Amino acid sequence: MQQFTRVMKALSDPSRVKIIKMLQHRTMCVCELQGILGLAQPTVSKHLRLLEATGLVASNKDGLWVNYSLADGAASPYAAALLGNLRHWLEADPEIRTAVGRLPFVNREELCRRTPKTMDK
Amino acid sequence: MQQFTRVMKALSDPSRVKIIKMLQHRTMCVCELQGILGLAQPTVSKHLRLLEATGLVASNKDGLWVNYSLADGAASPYAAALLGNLRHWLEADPEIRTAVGRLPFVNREELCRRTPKTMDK
DNA sequence: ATTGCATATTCCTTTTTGGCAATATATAGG
DNA sequence: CCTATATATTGCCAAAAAGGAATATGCAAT
Repeated sequence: MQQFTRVMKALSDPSRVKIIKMLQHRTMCVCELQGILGLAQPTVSKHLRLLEATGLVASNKDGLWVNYSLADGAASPYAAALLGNLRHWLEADPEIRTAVGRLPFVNREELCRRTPKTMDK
Repeated sequence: MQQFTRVMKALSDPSRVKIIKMLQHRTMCVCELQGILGLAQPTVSKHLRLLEATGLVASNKDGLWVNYSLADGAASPYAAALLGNLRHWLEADPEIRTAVGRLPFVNREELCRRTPKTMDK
């Protein structure tokens, strides 16, 4: 029961749904998600932790970066089913389209400097 | 988007999931649900209002009673899909089995007297 | 009309959740 | 070892949600 309700709760937040829909297109790191969602970094991290705990996304470290991707669904049948549905659901949603539309113009090297060297001290 | 997240949120509460699973077996009134769930009557009413608002259940008045049943899914494709999944999901869940198991022994005439005439004043 | 009863609504309290600032952790490069 | 940086964790606040007591509503029968 809790395995099911946790998946439902994870998908009841718009930001988390946006994350899922973006990860359908490609693997992303925290700072890229942060840039598109317009949320603070700890907030994004927390969302990702929840999504990972419910078996919806998976993470894999690569040096300083952590790459998040969609889970394979082995951890939870409910997560697997919903990930399947979400592959076609919300494709036409305005918020989703906006977020996904920004995807091609975002890369970690540009986004992740919060205090760029180009800033005058 | 909100149509989707509302359905997810509705199904993220164990009591509401139990209601859905019981309604798969038969139409029920508020007091029957109250008896099995062990919740206060206003709480059950509130859950039902939420479930109805998301297109998961439907109600129909019959004199003093209000009969709640599963929605046909016309109101929301997400509700329809999840109702379909829930037809087989959680069948083996202990909490669900307990609730559904009590179904045959519950009827509105017995349950709905909060101050039965048989009680000594 | 009045009473009785099933359900809905209105508060109110407690718990949960989303958000961020500040800080901690971990890794890469000097 | 020291610095820089991407992410995680902690602590806190405001908003939302679950729960129930009290009350209102609506229907039925006398």
